[in-house]
Amino acid sequence: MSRYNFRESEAKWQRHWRERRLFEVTAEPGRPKYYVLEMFPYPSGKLHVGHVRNYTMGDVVARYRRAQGFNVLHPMGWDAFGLPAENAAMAENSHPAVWTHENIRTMRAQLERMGFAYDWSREIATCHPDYYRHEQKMFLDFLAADLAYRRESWVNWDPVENTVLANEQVIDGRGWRSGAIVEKRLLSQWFLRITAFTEELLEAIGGLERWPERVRLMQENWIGRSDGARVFFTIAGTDERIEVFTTRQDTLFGASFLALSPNHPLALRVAEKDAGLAAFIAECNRMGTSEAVIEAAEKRGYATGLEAVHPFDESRHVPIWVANFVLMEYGSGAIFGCPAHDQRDLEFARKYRLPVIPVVLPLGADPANFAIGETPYLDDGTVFNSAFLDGLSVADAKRAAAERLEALGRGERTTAYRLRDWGVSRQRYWGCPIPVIHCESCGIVPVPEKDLPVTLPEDVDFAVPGNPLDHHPTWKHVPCPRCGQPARRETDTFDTFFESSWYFLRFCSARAPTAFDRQAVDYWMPVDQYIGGIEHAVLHLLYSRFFTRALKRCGYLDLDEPFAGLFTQGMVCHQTYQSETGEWLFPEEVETDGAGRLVDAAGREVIAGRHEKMSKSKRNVVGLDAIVDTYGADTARLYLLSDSPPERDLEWTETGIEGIWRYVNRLWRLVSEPPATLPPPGLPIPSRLPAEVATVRRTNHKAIAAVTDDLDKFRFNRAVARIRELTNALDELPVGAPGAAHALREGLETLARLLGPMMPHLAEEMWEQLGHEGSLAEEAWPQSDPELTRDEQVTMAVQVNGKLRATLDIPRDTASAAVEDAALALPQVARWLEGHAPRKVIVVPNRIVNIVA
RNA sequence: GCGGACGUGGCGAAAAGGUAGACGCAGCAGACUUAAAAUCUGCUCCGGGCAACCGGGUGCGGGUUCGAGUCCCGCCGUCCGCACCA
Repeated sequence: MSRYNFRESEAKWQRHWRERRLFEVTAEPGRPKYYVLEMFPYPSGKLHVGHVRNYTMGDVVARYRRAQGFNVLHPMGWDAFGLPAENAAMAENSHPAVWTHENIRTMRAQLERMGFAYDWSREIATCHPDYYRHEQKMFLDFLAADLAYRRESWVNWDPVENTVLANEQVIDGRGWRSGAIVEKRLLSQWFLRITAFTEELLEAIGGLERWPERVRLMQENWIGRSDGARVFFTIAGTDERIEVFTTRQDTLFGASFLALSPNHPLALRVAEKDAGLAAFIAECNRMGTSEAVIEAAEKRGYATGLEAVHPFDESRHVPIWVANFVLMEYGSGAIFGCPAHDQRDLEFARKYRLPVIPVVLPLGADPANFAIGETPYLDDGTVFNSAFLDGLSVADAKRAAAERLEALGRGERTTAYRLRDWGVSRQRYWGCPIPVIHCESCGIVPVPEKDLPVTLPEDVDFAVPGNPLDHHPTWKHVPCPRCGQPARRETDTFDTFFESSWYFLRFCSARAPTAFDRQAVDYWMPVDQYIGGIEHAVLHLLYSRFFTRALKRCGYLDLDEPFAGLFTQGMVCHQTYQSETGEWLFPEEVETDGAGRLVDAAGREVIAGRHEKMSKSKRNVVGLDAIVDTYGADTARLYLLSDSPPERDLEWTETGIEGIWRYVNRLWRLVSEPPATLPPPGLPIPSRLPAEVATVRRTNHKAIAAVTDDLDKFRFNRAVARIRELTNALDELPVGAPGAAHALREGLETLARLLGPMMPHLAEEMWEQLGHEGSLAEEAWPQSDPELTRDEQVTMAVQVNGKLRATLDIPRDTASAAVEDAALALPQVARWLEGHAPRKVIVVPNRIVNIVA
């Protein structure tokens, strides 16, 4: 009994594809294209099976579309800038570039072993000046188009690392690496004006039909549109106005205070003369931004002593407070408080004994007895206690109040968004230098295009905390391009999301001297199928959508949406194991002893934990190399496709992969030692076949139709099940029957073709065994013959009162009346009718008969 | 708090409103073998029955329908995203 020699076969076919450059493509205007892209990896060290699941799905799509005749672009590259390289450099006393390139080498070799159909001639690494020089140019164009700007902004500052931290890097108020308490600091930073496209980005989500609903919702929430009004309150005794944003202008008569953010300009001004307020503001700024801190934080405020004049009633004054729960970044940094109809305002009012004035009456409630207790009233009702708004519904009152504000010049309707401009400055070395120069006399001067790229210096020292570019002895000192006086370079680098916001464009013409060749982009873009993790649902995908629009505005291309189709795949999980002392164990360190208990190598008991996403820290990872060494790439690929729907998490199990390995060998035996002598390829199949053989042919053609449909809809697990059904059917073929050998050949060829995108090496090997010349990768996708998928005989379910009582084998498309007669004639049916005539009979052709007694 | 997704055998799962559990994993029994591995065959939702068969069954409670895992209403649970967002 022979075993499939995947080692030999996989190397052989990989060589075959490489030598013939089968997957290198060029734009062919007029020929239908298909651009398949998997989110490119950060070269962190080694590929894990989670990566491979992602790339396998992409490879199935790429090979399938190719077989369908599309000109398929399927590239791969490296998102190569980022903090881990710097951390590794510090830890290993190496250089980020060295570490990164080593990882790329390792990971590329791993990808090659998997047999993915990439056009390697388009490989890119974003840390290469040939890549990042183009984004420096883009930045200068954005600057000229007012899509990039510099401003002071509050940032999370790690005082030990001497750098800005992203919100995600602040854990419980501390730096994720240093553990130092994070401070808020006002820092001058570069921003990209994503808010110039807010409404466009929001509106266009509706057109992203081939995106998961979930991702579209997440982006909508992230942009966070809310319609309301800005309202101007005058500070009593002055002409000065305070602007407030609200969505509830209908409740203005319920206002009992104004609250300013601690960083509101007015608050800061008052604090100059009010030491108590200054101390309060300082305390607010020290407070962490983490979820836990906010959850536990009490509403706290400080009365400024100032009062504001009510816009609808000048005789009414409300106190102005500074409150810790008002965000400077949202709306105008100031709110009016209506405790009766807002949870936070109510908490605040109760604490500081401010009035609670209900102005919306629930339907049917008695205005004389209605009072607010523990909870505010948030639903619709009738407005009261509100002068000209009395009697209106909430919606009508919103409109009426807004109109009155506009007429009085004390406010106007407006829309606020949660989305903020994208801060791109990082005080880091291993990133793309921001191409500007700071000059004492000329201010900010863009680096002239002829001086691009601004490259990173190689001789850097990571021993000193902070930004190595900043403390490099010479790098930042340059003459001002405008006046020639000594000036200094910007030492911040771009956020690494900058690189991933346009790499899909670079792939269209990866060696172009410009960022990309316009004709190549016009041909290949948009990406037809993008595949990646849900963790990028917002940031990367939103930034890329923005970038595409910004580049369009700067004349680079004519495209709004970069990704026509998006698929977010689930994670790969594995059971976790812990020793009795709580240390995490690798799966290969765990064995089963004679009594069936889990033990480690030394026989100590092991505790099996939850099934979780594979992570290095919990050691529940399986090494890709070990899997491929033991079972081969095809087995790993099929397992990743077969066990769970692709959008759901996949549980990696040893027994699961072994099951696939058994199947691989079964396929191999079926072609290398077929149960009947196969006729040579290309012979027509006899048209008259015994029923058992005809059935197998039907299964064959049904499998083609079903697998085609499943691949179109990303249902890989079902496609695998259909292919296995066909395999089972071929095993049951009566080999001695007339035409059986022909049907067997047809079935085996179908298996090879359908498996081609999933297990390309084995499929090629099968194809060759079946006597074909050349590569299966160049064969067309099989067509199912509709005539051959139709059953002649159907089994119909027969129900009495909705319960299954019998089945009926009957020729397909038998007339309903005849079906009814046949069903009523069944003894099982007669028994349940007990001699009564049926009241009603429903016949669904070829499916079911339901007899209502 | 707001928004969303999902609840089906021992496990991963499948079912255009039409025979629930395809396909696989694990398990049990058997064949081959001196033996094991590999391979092959059969069984495997629950309860009752020697059996044909009968009853029950898709988180819980209702509803629509000839017919509901699927549609509608109300609960319960799990997971995810956002969150002092005014």
